[in-house]
Amino acid sequence: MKAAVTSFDVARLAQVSQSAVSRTFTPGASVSELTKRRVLEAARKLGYRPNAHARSLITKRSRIIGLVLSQLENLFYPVALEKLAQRLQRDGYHVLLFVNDNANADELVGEILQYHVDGIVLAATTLSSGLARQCADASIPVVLFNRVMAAGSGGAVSSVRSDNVRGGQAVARHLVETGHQRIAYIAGHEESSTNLERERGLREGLAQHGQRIWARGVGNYSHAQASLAARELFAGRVNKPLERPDAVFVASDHMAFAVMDTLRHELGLRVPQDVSVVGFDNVPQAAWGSYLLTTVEQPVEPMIEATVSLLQNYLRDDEITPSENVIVPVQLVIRASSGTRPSTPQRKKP
Amino acid sequence: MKAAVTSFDVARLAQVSQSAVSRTFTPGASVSELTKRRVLEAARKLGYRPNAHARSLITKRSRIIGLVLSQLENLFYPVALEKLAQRLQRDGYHVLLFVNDNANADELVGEILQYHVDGIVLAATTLSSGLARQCADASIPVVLFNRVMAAGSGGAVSSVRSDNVRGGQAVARHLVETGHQRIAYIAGHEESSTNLERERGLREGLAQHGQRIWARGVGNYSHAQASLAARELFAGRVNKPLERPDAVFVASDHMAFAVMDTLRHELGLRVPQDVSVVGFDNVPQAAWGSYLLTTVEQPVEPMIEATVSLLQNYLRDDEITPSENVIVPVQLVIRASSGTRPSTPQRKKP
DNA sequence: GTCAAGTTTGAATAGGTATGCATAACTTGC
DNA sequence: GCAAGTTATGCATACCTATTCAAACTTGAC
Repeated sequence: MKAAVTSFDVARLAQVSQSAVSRTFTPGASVSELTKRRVLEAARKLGYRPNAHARSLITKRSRIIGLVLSQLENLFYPVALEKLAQRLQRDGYHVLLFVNDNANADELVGEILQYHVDGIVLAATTLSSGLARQCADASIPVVLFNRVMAAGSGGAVSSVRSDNVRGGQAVARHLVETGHQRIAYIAGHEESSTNLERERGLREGLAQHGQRIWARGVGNYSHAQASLAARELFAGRVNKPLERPDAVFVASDHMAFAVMDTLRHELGLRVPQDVSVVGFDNVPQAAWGSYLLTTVEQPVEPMIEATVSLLQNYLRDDEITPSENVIVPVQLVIRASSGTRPSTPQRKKP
Repeated sequence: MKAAVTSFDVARLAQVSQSAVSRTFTPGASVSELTKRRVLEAARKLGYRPNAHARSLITKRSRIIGLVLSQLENLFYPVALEKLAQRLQRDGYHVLLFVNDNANADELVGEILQYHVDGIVLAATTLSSGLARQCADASIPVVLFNRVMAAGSGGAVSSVRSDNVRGGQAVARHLVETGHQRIAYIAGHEESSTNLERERGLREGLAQHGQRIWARGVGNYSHAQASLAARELFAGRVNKPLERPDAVFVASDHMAFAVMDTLRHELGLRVPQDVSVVGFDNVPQAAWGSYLLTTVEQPVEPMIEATVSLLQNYLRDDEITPSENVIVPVQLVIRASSGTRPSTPQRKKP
């Protein structure tokens, strides 16, 4: 085990003080061109890099952002993760990753705190109010990504999410305008804010046209459970066109794929001729030939941009930062999985 | 900005020395039950957590593993990432994540080194031999995940991969035994070890039955490019059954989905009746109703287990560790995307 | 050549923890 | 009750860098 090369080693080789070495690697510090060159030369020879731990110990800035994730199978999250990591890398920040399987987010955030991260991003997870306060005490900004905290949970936690309510409304309008009469909803996690808001949007949108949610299932954002929910929704009514839903709005694309596959390949129904399906997220797969899923786009780039901006505002001001809730507008992307419902249930559309 | 609470604060409140506080949080250190209780009580009151940076500064162990990733759209990687992060969390390690878009792995590893990570995992990326040596100098173990370094690149870099050659061979046998005569291959990145090995396996397997690769395209592990490759492979020959491939082996599931969609929804060919399609990876989507893709399973759990084991062996021995290349056995998973090729090209099979 | 203002430099210190060493407290066996 | 052995404790130090402060140096105008 070779001893690590320190700034003193570099200083000795370059015939300068350790301070000079430090200043060479500190942007904006006062060093002459000459010594800078000599230091860099010596550093290159020795393979020296400043020790990030020692540095953050003294600067009290780790340039690390803690990120808590789950549901990696739903492509929305990997794609967002990729964008976030790249965006932060550009600014010299790095992502310390935590995966939470069973909602033990509190425990994880505890571990995160040890690293004195400069910020925390929680995706698909919330935080107990106790821990939220603890983060505030340590003046570590917390941003919920694609989630919002239940009102009154306390703690100065910001959030970034898309306009789930408007999204749900847009779906309602689209389905009603294309002649659907029996619109079903398959929920994600019942208590999650995304699910509540999307369902509310759908309900409100339908109400404007004198309709209501005709049937309902729960998929908990899981592929398998969504399949199950679809099966139950159509159980015993596959051959009775007027007794089954003519459209299904699914709370996420990931579940919508399961629903489409179940309808088509298990129940023998055609999408969109027999049943229209609409999702939420617009993950890359939604554009694939097998699905061509009509869906509400959650614009990842703006959401990431908002997240980073929230974090950095905080880092700049440092002192006081009120919690802020950013809502990014959404857009309905109409593809082939939803069509005009034919009056004669048997006619086929090319 | 509240001042961070340190071990001295806890010590004062608990009426003990700073050493006692430290020992309380160091497993296996010598502390009496009584003082331990008092320290923990005080720590709880103050919300104290050991500062990971100070700790790793002195122990020379950061308990951080650097991970370089790309191709997050290919579900194989997010799923592996999830498993790896969880596995490491169990042992008290954490993942510092780096996303490399344009193969700039070297630069990224440079940044990683600043954090004095205990190990580096490179997925879908290789390392220049210079940087590999630098990691060896700093005695940081490097494990290539799902890749192997070109022979003679120097540096003590270990690797974990599945048995790509045997996988390719199994596909060849399967396709030949089910009567296929014109087997095409769609490659990933031409120079990547995964691609080279899978193609070699296919070639060797076909040779054993007196066949060879009938046609070939390149998809560079990208969805769009795989689509393009499929289109080119069948261009002008869609209606000439004997002049087009009767089977396509695609170097990854992610590309195979693109190929299937292109064949079915763009070229109007049936899978598997007109063309069989086989992939590689067995990502979750391969089991979905729209695809039911025959594929070679890369067993993620064993691969992760091997990766972690390599890292930990190194951490234990510390001094010398020869680079080691682990190959995990694979298994062909036969689903509906590949079938017996009918002698009369027109007959349909249920 | 002198002086003021500005720029570079090095010595010393802080930041929060783990640990070697020496001492103190306690246990055990008689 | 005491020696020997064991365990618990505290002091002081090291880990590696950024930064303050004062000293040394440079520059430019007079």
